Amino acid sequence: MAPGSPPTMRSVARLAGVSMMTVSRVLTDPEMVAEETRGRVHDAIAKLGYVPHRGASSLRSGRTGFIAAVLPTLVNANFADTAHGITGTLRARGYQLVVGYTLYRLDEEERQVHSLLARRPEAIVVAGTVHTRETTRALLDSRLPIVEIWDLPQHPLDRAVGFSNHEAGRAAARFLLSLGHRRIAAIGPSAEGPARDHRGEARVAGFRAALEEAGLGGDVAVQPCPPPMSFTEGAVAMAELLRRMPDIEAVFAVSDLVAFGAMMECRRRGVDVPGRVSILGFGDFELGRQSVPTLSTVRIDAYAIGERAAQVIVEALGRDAPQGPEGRIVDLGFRIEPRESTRARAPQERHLG
Amino acid sequence: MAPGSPPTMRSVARLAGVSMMTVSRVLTDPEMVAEETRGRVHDAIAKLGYVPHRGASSLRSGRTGFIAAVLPTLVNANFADTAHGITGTLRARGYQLVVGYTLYRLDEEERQVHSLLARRPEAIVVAGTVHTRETTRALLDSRLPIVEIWDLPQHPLDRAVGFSNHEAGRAAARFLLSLGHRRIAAIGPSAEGPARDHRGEARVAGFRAALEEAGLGGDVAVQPCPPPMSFTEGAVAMAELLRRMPDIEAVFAVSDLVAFGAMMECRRRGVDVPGRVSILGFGDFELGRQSVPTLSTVRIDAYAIGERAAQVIVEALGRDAPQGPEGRIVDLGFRIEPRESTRARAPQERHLG
DNA sequence: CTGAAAGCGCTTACAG
DNA sequence: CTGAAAGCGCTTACAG
Repeated sequence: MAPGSPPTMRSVARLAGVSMMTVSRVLTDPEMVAEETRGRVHDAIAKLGYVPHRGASSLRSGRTGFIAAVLPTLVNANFADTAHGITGTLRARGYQLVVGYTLYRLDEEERQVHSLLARRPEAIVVAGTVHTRETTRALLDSRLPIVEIWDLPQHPLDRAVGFSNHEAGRAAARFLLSLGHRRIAAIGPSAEGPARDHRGEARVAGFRAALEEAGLGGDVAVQPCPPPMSFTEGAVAMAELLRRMPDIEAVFAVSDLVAFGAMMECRRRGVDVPGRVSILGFGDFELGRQSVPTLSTVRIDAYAIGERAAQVIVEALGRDAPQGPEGRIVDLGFRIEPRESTRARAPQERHLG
Repeated sequence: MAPGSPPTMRSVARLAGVSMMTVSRVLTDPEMVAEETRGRVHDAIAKLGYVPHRGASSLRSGRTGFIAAVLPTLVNANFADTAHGITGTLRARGYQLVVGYTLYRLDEEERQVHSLLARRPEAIVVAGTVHTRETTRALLDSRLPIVEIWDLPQHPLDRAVGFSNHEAGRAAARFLLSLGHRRIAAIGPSAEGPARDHRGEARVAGFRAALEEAGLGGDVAVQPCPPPMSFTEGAVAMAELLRRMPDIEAVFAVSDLVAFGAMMECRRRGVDVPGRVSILGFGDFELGRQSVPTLSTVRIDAYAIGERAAQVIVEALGRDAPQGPEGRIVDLGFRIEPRESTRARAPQERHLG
């Protein structure tokens, strides 16, 4: 093995006594090469410890084998699940995922999209449907298959895989209303500052809309916290909510992590869940299935979003890509999963309204 | 903009009326180009929506700007934190992280290392110190800076950043012993099957060693579960432990997630924590700081591991790389963090031994 | 079944 | 301050 630079295809060819083309064929289409020749090439590869230079082959072939993904963070089991879902499907087909984190910032998303695009991915997956004008332009100019995930845009840039956050929020509100609750609040992302969770905001907006439809607009309190929201933010927001609305009956939290934090705050204060307050989370994190009480939630399948996005990419990269608007949006839906943290109010407790 | 293929540096040069070299300089060393010329080039870039082709530039310059990381999974806040720690430091220096997941399998690690190496990263970070012979060979043959993280090998392949899992396990045992517990068990990874958590196994081994030093070897029960371990595995293991050792006094769980699952199982069974059983976790996940009761844990700093690994890489890629064995191993240590889930046994409860 | 030539899109190493 | 030539390590497109 050369002491300096790593072995090249040329060095393998030389050692095996064949041309570079033959080495190349052994690597990409072995059947095409005589068995005896193939053996010599394999021996040379092993002897030199040759690792093909994917960047060089990409340059000539025009196929990098990269799929780019732009996600807010991976320190969130939901997005990590989605990333695994993408990888699981793509790995078998020889693609590699390059991920960029935005930390919930659109300006950072723009930067990530730019540096990801410079790697010439064959498709790009991006969380959310809200982007800067420049991000949108860059994405569109790339002429790559684009899959927006985790929400359902009216007009996708290209394709989309997800569910309606707005509808999920509405469903959450209707569920709590159906339990007889009237003093209801939400814990959601603040709509200010550089870090924004637009999908969480959509859920809260849908939640608010449903309560207003029910004539309860005035009673909706939304406790905002800056993304990324987790346990601590949920606990802090719940404390504030209990102060502002001592008679609060139900809370919808923008994620199960936030809901869990809120639930723990209740326990610390001796507020019984679901006896006094019902808490509904979102996302169906494993945590909520194991906690005591178990957490009622809006179930979505984060892994499936990734898996489906990957399938959409494979399809788009194939010849039979759908051209019309149909089939370009995949709605994976959501489902209310009632568990122990929510409970119907007893009839005598119910309000007149 | 060309309808077919994306704009190239050549097309930018043509439009700006300069040579490709000038365009290249505007991109990499703008100071070198006359302001007026630079302006024309920037206009052409904007007009065409030109995105430099990083793969092509890498091929010629020999610098890909990739750093590879091989981690078990990202669906674990600890490893996701480490990934963020690496990115945080590297992003500013223009590096991009390419991650491969092993799903706790050494054969998958081998595959990932191979396909990652084909991307010609400038350095490689790999979780753990146990690798297949072939992985070790490929890593060493690459002559790249290698940083093994999340443990401290006796003889690192190159460099290492982490802490001693074995010592952490011993410290866990000594802590529970110091509280007066004698009927002690551990919940750890099973050492069979294709998926293995070698770092978790090391913690359990250290735990067992400390108990044996204390003459309590006979009392150690280890409840194994296949990785990745989380809430459910912890709950199942705790149920089994309570069946096997009804008089159990303390449990060390290989991670906070497992510990939380165990704690919830205790609550479901009316077993008071820490009243009847003390539970000690590992990893200092945010969950443990918010749960009720809060979870005593062995605190390690996952983000710092990533951050430090990135610094080590930057240093190794620089000229002043340390050559001797000194400075090649960074021990970030750990610390027992007693919280509410562990409690000392009252004197009258204590065993004679 | 195998190979010689050309070129993917940039940057290096010169030269002026 | 700017440019012409060569080449990074492969694969395409031929040819035999």
